[in-house]
Amino acid sequence: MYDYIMENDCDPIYGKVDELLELLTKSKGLHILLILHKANRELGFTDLKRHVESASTTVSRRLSELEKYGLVDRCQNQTRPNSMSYALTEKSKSLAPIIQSMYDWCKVNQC
Amino acid sequence: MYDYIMENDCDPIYGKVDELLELLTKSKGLHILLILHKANRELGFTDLKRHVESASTTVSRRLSELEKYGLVDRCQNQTRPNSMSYALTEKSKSLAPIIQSMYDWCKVNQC
DNA sequence: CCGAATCCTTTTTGATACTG
DNA sequence: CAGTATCAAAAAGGATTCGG
Repeated sequence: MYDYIMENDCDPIYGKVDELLELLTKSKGLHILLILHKANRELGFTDLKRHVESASTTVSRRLSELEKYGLVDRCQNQTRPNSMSYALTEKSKSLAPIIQSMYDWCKVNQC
Repeated sequence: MYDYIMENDCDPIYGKVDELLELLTKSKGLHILLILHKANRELGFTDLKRHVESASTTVSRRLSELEKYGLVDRCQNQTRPNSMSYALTEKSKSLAPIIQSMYDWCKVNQC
């Protein structure tokens, strides 16, 4: 087993990991992904906003960032013109179960 | 299956989950837990500081918070008097694999 | 060396107002 | 309604300092 803990320098992968974590860990970042995962379908802005209970500014910003990192797809809402829908990407679909297990852990441990 | 997404009110568990996530997602929060997990033994302040590459102020604050939430144990260092060691608690031991999988996901997806 | 207190800078958030 | 711009407040981070 690679006992990297004994190394003096930091595992270089951490830089990139931290970069993503900085995004995911901003307010409602993980939450938005989890909501989309559980919904298992596209959701509109207002739906998301209601579920995460945050200011529209925050939801808007977070969605932009998530989209930029390829974790959320923004697509035309089929039913409502002039509005968008948001969904997980292939990339974030594989992350969602991990987030889910984190929430589950929180539940069980009653934090 | 409980389709909570259709509910108007927010799942009440989210308040508590978010509270924990706010802690875990502060700078180096997850990182510290992962380092302790991989080390699989107590680590001193300086060891931790070096591995997460952050200011002592930040490491100190994070450790205090993690301890307060029962995610880190602070105990007397056996070899060096006047200094502490830090280790995972039973509680955080069960969380560590989840954090690990998040890091692994980041690695694979090259974020 | 270990780690916390102070103090200052940067980042993030959210209320409000605004546009299509 | 669906977002975005602006701006003020709050939160978080880090350099320095200081005491064991």
